[in-house]
Amino acid sequence: MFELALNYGSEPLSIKTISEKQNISEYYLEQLFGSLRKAGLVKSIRGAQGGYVLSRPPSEITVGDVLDVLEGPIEISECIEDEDNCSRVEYCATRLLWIKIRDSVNQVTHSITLEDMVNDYKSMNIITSIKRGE
Amino acid sequence: MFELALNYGSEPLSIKTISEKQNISEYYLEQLFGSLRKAGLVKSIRGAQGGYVLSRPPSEITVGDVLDVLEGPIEISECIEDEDNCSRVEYCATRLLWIKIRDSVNQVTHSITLEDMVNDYKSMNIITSIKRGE
DNA sequence: TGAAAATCCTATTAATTTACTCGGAAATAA
DNA sequence: TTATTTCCGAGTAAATTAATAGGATTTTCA
Repeated sequence: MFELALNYGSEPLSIKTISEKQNISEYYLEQLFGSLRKAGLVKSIRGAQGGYVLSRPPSEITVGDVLDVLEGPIEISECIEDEDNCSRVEYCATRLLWIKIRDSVNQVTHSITLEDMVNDYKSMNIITSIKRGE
Repeated sequence: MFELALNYGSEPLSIKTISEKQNISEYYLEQLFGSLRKAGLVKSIRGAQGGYVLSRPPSEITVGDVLDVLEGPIEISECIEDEDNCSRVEYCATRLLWIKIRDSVNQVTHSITLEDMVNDYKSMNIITSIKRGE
């Protein structure tokens, strides 16, 4: 998704290209992009010169959106989602803890967009160039 | 650890007792307490009427201390710890993301103490009593 | 002193998850 | 029409997690 964001506005990127740039297996990427497409985060263009593009601008896709699709929403503990399971009061102090951790992660992932990542990446490159004395 | 905190200042709690209160297998608890003891978070008293006690007050043990021992420190991605692995600049934007997530979780877990959990638990019980009209 | 109650220690196992592989069908551009 | 590419579903290997098991050691207490 980072590669698609970097490339946003240009031609579609094929799985083969992304696989090479990010060093992730083609077969595996295929699976991931299947899910991302069904979730509406990317659009696919089939056939030669096809590939994938983001279906929204990078500024409107958060890391959390992507993780929710690829890894599922965070499940720190069953008792958070499945409240009826939690019949035993002793657990409840723990439950509050899991909720705080989950919310904290969601807060981070859903506030960082692909655009942020691209910007971080670009400014990082500039700093690296300066350090090398360029 | 929550049970030990609830019981802090009184007699040692045996694995059998904790197993019953928290509905966790005795065998499994044994393993966990082995690690906790080696890490210095609990003291053991062997023999009849023995068991475990916290080696510091609940206010001085954070949830993060416990999780670091039982689950190991958070490893969101290898490239955070093992910086030399990360030779490819393309990864770096992602790396910053993993660091932010990790730090966020650590911030939560290392700021909540066992005492906090006990207090939450106790005030929760009071509220529950009130709701029941007691 | 001996039996019961505990921890201590190491090895094994079953279920689940994760990353990955594979083969072939369908769509499209050149 | 052929090469390129997505689409789809099934299968696999390694790692992790929670749990199990058995026996040795330590300590209390009657």
